[in-house]
Amino acid sequence: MTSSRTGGGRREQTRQKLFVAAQQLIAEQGFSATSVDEIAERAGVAKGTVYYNFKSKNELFEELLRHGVGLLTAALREASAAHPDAPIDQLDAMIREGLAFIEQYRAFARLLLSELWRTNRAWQNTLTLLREEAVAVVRASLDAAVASGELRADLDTGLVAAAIFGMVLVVAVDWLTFQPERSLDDVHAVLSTMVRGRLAAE
Amino acid sequence: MTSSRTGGGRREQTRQKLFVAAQQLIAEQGFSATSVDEIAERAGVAKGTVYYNFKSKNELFEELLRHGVGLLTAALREASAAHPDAPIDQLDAMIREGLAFIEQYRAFARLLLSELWRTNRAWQNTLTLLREEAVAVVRASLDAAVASGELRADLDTGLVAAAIFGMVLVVAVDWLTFQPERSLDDVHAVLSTMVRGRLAAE
DNA sequence: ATTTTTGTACTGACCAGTCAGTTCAAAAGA
DNA sequence: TCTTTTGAACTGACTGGTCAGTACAAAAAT
Repeated sequence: MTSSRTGGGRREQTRQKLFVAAQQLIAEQGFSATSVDEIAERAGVAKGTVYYNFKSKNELFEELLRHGVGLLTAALREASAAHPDAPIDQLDAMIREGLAFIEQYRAFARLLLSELWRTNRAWQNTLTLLREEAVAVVRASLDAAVASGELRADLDTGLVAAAIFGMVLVVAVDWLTFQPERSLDDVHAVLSTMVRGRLAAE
Repeated sequence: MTSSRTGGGRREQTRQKLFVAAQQLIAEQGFSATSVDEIAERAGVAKGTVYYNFKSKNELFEELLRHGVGLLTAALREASAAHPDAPIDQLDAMIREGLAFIEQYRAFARLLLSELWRTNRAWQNTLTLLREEAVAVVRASLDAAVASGELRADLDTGLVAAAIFGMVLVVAVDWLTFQPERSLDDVHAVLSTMVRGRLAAE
């Protein structure tokens, strides 16, 4: 799986190990409280290697953010594409996919939640763009659902998309942190119900 | 207003100034990235004063959390009490009150969002208890709404309460960060609609 | 042969927490 | 009334330690 021409596989492996280590430590302690020495140690790598692969601690973190959000948006787009002509099912599938992603990459989700709404940090611009990208995927389905008459026409889809994105993120992290005994299906059912508008008694 | 026997008023003022300064800086930069020197400077106070009033940087932050969450839960309880026999209206009022609180104390809300789901930090226990308190207020209304038949009986009120709490927090902060031109009423309308189950077309 | 990693040592900046000393308003004493 | 004392509140220089980033020669992998 790594024997191609330029031999870049080894380096990529090292970068992955560093991503995983940084992810865990920053989710636990926060960015500033996590030292480069710690990251290197947890990744089983020398400190010099960190600086051979990344320009700085900041850049390591920014690339980690791009990498993670890239995976997430790809997963959302895929879930959405699985239901071409049923916008509401798209939303449902994206919620499920979002929950599954967060379950798999808990540390990343926690760190995203901690950093996404912070101001005045070096990576704020990067993060804002990434958020835009993810929210746009959700919004597209909402717009389609409005167009097809499945959702009320007076909805502010930008606001609702941001709300759904944030809600899924925060509820999933809360679930994994404080109520890990719940199943993904339980959590999905609640969120799906809210989005479908079936909280009220029938 | 501050001339009573022991003269404790001055100290309280200093503590308030420190709370405000710490709140702003930690919301912007995070706890670890914020130095005690910075907090003291922004509060217009010498560094020694911080340590005269608080045992440590950690304790200053923990007391700040307790103080802020105390205000929030008090506001929620009050909103809830304003509609004694209408659980759904209680929820609605709490959402509005939550949004208003966050609008007023943006910095605190951001910091809460950043720290609430972090693991392995010194103040985790404090924060978990505070979260429990706030979620319990929401849950009480949900339980009442289920009992009165206004919400479906098969709802997991604990999960839904956590979801609503988290959703309001994250949507409010997202609103103030990325779409500040919206009005509180817009945001309230979206959240209220979701909770009332009216997202779907009529 | 070239890229990548290692390990150790180093630097300069920054930072939490301490402490000896200062300020000042109010109480006690004259 | 005027002086002295008290003590809570505050100050800011200082200390011991930590950390991001650098340097580089030797080793390992490709």
